[in-house]
Amino acid sequence: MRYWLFKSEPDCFSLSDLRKKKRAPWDGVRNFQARNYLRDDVHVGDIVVFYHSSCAVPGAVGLATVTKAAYPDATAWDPHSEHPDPKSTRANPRWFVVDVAYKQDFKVPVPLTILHTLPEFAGSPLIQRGNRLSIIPLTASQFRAVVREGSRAQ
DNA sequence: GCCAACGTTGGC
DNA sequence: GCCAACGTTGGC
Repeated sequence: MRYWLFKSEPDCFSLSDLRKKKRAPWDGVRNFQARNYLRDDVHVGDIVVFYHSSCAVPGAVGLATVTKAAYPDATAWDPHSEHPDPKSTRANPRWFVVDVAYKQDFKVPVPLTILHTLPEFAGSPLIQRGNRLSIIPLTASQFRAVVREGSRAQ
């Protein structure tokens, strides 16, 4: 069982959207390194830290679990989707999704500014300048640190 | 295989 | 909205 951090723009798909839907495919990933993680290393039962990017306070906001391993991303060959890719076909899919289920909101969000201060995250791509990776593996200690910060009294 | 141009990401 | 940094594309 592994831990992951998945980034999403809340204007596009937020943790509260997932809470309402209970379960959803994590689609639209169009980066090869993130795709490789999704396709090869994300397994049923893995735990996902849900991260909001490109918003007022970027940071980790809660947890989800992986409920289905990788299968082709149908939005890639749908010309009307948000992220069509003519190079991906049913016969030879280029992009993949996993299904995730809502688990919980943190008691308090953990802003990126706090993540920067946690010694556990030294060296994580998450806090690297210019980092664009949207699927990031977390160590157990990184996961524990985020949960600890998200469990603080307000 | 190189690398410039381009489009996108994401924090601020 | 700005802009630095990045990944991908495509010409050569």
